[in-house]
Amino acid sequence: MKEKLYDAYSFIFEEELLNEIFEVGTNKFIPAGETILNVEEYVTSIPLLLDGAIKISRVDNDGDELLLYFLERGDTCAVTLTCCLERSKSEIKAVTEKETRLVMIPVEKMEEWIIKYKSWRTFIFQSYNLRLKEMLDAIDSVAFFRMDKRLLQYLQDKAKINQNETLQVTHQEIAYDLHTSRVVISRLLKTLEMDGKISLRRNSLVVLDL
Amino acid sequence: MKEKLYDAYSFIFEEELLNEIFEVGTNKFIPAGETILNVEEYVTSIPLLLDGAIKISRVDNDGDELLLYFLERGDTCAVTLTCCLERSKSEIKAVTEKETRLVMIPVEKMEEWIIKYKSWRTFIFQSYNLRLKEMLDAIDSVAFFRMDKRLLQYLQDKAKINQNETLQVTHQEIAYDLHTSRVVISRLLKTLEMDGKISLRRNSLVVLDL
DNA sequence: TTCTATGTGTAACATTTGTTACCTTTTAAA
DNA sequence: TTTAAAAGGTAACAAATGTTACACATAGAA
Repeated sequence: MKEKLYDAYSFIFEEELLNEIFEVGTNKFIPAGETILNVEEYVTSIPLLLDGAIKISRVDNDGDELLLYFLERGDTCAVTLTCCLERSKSEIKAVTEKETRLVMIPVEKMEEWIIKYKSWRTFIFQSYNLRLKEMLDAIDSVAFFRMDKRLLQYLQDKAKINQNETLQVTHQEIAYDLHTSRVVISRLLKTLEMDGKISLRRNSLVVLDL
Repeated sequence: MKEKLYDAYSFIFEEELLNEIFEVGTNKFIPAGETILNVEEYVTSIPLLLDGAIKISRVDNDGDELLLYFLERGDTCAVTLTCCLERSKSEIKAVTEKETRLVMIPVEKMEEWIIKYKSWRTFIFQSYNLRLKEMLDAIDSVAFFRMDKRLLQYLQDKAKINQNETLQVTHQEIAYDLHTSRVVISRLLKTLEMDGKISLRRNSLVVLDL
């Protein structure tokens, strides 16, 4: 774990802080496709991603879903920070997009390190800032773009995150992420294929226009 | 100004911090309806609202707008914090909803106070958390609700912010805030009136269902 | 008063998205 | 091998939203 931690964070944190993280952090390894946090659950520690990717989705009271953004190596989740600090229930869902390695930091350390380490302070603020920007992007997507554009953007993002132009995904799964119906996705995927932007398989598709 | 500052912040900040704010802060008074920050502009100080209300909207490259949330007494703007800290251009627009009194804090003080005052730390984190929540609400609104529901919610929010069930607003202005067309708003307002939820005038309307 | 800009009402139609239904194909379990 | 479940294709239609066009009302300027 120490090696992975250094890989992902030695450019950001000083030696002393890295050691503290190594001491108090709990190492976790999670296979792909697992729900690591669901709505209405409580969180008491902050994840630092060492490797992999996590999909963060908004879930409303009726169970309606919408993909917000992905977390990657070197990221932490600002919405989780919110939940930790306010001891409130989660309003989002986190699912591993790939197999993921992370370190969980107890929330008490968060405040302590804010005072102690400038680099931690910077990291936390940058995280908030980055998440706010991702939220704005999510808002742009639903508010300003139509489904065909959102879909292509989604496929391109997903290919990038997975570092693979072939996506193992069903039409229904895409529909959940974009908050629409399977039929709509099938229809639009077909036109994307006819435009030469993607190539369709069963249970997977290839993004040609990256 | 000192009185207003104490009114709005003495429950949150300690005496010493209040004095510092009073020393380094610039007092500003802005009439209603003024654009105090536009997209592509730079920000170098953080606003603390003493009184009034500010409307924060997302604006994309094509000039499309969408209302995100309102700031009120005791609030600060997390997106502005982002811009300050990263020295990046604003991606939002801020317009005074009412006449507004605020104190501008130079961004350097922000980091200084984070270490010095626990209450400031708490305030900044609460601001980020509150803004993230408001963003989620904005996403819910556009992603999960249809225009009729969004419209009614908008009118109710606006009445609450203005502490007045009579809103001085044109259909076109509402259309900009909700990112739709004037015709759509006129149509939906008419059905809201027929349902007894509002009453329509020229240049204004009354929200009956608060 | 007349003129003009702005605000509002509404019809008619286009487009986008959502829904239902039913079919075929593929995969994997029995 | 048979069968059931899951995935995907597509037609037909419904609903929501967007667009264009035009009529009329009102307020304020000339």
